[in-house]
Amino acid sequence: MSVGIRHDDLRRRNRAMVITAVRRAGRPSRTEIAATTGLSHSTISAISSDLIGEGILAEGKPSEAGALKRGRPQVGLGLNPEAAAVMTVVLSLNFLSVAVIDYAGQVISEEQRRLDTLTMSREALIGECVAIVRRRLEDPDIDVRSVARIALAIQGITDTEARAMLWSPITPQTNIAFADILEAQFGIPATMENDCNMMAVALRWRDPERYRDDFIAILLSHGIGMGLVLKGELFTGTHSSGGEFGHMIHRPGGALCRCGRRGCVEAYAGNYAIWRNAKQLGEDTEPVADVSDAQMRALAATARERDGPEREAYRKAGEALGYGLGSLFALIDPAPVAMVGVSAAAFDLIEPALREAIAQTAGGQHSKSISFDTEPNELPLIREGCAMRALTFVDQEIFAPGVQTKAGLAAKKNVA
Amino acid sequence: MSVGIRHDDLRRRNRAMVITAVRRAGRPSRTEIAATTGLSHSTISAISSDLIGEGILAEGKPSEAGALKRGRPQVGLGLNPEAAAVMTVVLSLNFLSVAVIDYAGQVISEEQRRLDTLTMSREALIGECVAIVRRRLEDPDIDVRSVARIALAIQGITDTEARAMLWSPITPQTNIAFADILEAQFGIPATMENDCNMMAVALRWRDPERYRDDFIAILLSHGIGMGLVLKGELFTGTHSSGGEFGHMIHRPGGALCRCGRRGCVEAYAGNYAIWRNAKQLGEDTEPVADVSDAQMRALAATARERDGPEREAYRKAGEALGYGLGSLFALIDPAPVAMVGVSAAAFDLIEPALREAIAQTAGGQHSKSISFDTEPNELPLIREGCAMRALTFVDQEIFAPGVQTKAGLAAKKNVA
DNA sequence: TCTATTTTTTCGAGCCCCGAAAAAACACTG
DNA sequence: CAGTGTTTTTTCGGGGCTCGAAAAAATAGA
Repeated sequence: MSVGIRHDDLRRRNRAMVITAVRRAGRPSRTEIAATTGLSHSTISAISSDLIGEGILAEGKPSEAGALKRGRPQVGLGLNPEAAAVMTVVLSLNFLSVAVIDYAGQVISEEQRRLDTLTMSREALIGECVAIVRRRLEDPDIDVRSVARIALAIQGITDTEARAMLWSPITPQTNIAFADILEAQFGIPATMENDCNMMAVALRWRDPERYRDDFIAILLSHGIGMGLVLKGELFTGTHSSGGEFGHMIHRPGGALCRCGRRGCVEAYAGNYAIWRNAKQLGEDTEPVADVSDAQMRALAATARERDGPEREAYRKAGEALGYGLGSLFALIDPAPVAMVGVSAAAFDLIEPALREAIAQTAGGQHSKSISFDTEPNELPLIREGCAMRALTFVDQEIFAPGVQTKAGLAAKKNVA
Repeated sequence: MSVGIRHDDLRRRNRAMVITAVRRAGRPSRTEIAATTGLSHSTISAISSDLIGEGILAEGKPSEAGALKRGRPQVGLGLNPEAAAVMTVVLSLNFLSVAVIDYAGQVISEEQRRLDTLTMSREALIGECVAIVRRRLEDPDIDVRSVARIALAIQGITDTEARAMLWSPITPQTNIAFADILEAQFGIPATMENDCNMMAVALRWRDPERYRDDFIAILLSHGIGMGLVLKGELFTGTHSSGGEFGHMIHRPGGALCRCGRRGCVEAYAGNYAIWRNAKQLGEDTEPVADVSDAQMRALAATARERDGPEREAYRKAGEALGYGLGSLFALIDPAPVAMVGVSAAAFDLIEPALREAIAQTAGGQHSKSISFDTEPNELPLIREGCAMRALTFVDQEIFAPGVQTKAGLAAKKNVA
């Protein structure tokens, strides 16, 4: 059963609340924080004075510096960029991308690298990741001790504890405990996240108006992935990252999927499936390993140009996505959708069939009110989400007495 | 954003924790409560002394009265049955069932009634519900003032706020705000719940070992319903009760469903669908309004006896359920399943095709480890869940200072 | 320079939880 | 049957936390 609340948890939680409020609002005054958190001015005053003393927050000008009002001017509180840093590692098909981000969210060092992930050995793959992290940590601009957390993201399935990649389409290797490996190597806490979940996290930071409590991020790429936020929480499976929207069954016994099974949504809507249908290769044809973005854009151009197998391929993709979303909506009710990835740029070709399909389902009752947004480039989104995930983890640690970051500890020593 | 924790919330939450611990454990001693809640003995002592003073808890013998040990004997704490009472109203096809339950969970008054829900007018339906509640409240055994909450359950879709029935297969009427209506009539807080969700709640109380944090309750009845518990929480949609497993799409454009759409899981696995297939009526045939339990049992008997359309009908049901579960598991990962309702008694006929189908899906990777349990009778389960739901609501109110029940207030006055 | 206004800090009061010690309630022992 | 050991429960003092009210601080406008 859930455990009782100890008295000291109180301060810890309220510190967290204040830090979160500052991260969200940018440079709020103490008064604003008091309003958003519902805590009293005295409490906010006490907590923020602690946090400033520990080097986590710093005073500055308020966000609306121009607004000259009567009375004592508000003092803006901001995150101290030097309080800590985090590192993001994004591993996607043939591509490895790493960045170091300061506590305020600015990139301070990055590196990207092409790899042949599909053919690499387990050791080589792990080795490359460790090496690139090491190189960034050795960057003279970086204070190694300030790096408080590493967040990895990978396309594929991760475990609920965010320790390991269980399965990924970008490599034949399975069950790599990346988080444990990096922690052992560098002594920095690490987590292993699912790429689509990070997309969802990023969308929420980018546009909290639209993507607030309930929304869906769907990756339309070589494979089909999903990040789901329900009731303000990232949705995950009971054992794994879950949310394998691409492997819901669209047609029992249908087209051959990259996962080896038949009839998955992805087997109609993934790049390889659109490609296969456009080239009229037959649904039993083994999926191709990769289709370049340029090839997909060319396919979409042809489909727009003339009515032929290309257009039909996109129509089938739309149908599969529509029925899949319909089934999903039967479970969770309709919610705003963000289509991300190269095929999101061809959403005009997908949408008609998608809407038609969704109208045939229980979730489609309000078909017209379901709104879609598109974002053709997934990588920046994944990186951004990863960074925010890592930073909010640090937020959770810094305020937790006894689990101080080094920066926090150092600052505390300075005060004492 | 989530609000800060006020100082007084602490006591409120910890009181809740103690009450919950007592409800779960039966007659735990203070020491046991301290262990399960993680709070200190002194805190438990203080809180339980308050709760006893307010008439919410009562001292008694410990549950294991026989265990004579050295030392001061434990004093068992139990819920005071007279602290409050709740009422459950379960509305199902042609049947209305009401019970009054004391704070310790014992039924103290009940009434059941046959109705013709499918043809009744809106006013008649509401009228019957109000009347039956009034009759129970006028029962001389019942102290009206002690009834602290009413929980209604209905087959169909309810809203997330648990105020109204939005749609139900048992009546052509839609959007009846039963909770508001009963509150207005009797001045007792009420909620409107989905029947399958209540089944899930009941299963958790019945067998917390098996049904703990993640599990699925599927109703195999005239329609197909689902109650889902994920990460220890009842899963609901963003706007409605959600979890409309029966209306996930099994075959796009397939068999005609009672909901008017095509290819839903229910259109293959609901009683009417099994009936339709067994009678070889064709998938476009309008679903029959009702099939009696006896008819379904006869159908199952025939299917067990000989290989014919009856057996094939169950096979098709199994297939639809299997692919549906496969898609569900792709989203949430596999979890224990309880099959409830009359067709659960025919699960032997359903299971082979179900397992075969599920093995074709992403969720079926661990097909053998997915375990099914069956419970042919849904009504007792729904009633029980409803009662527990209402009682835990009361638990949440009694401990919230300022929202005392009448019983709580009276007891407090006596003390003062 | 003074006043009105708004933000921020200070201070005492009131709660709450915890650990340690005391009290209570029994079984066992000789 | 009184004394001893054991376990549960209560009591008590200490340390923290949040809150409201009042004071202090910082500025625009008169």
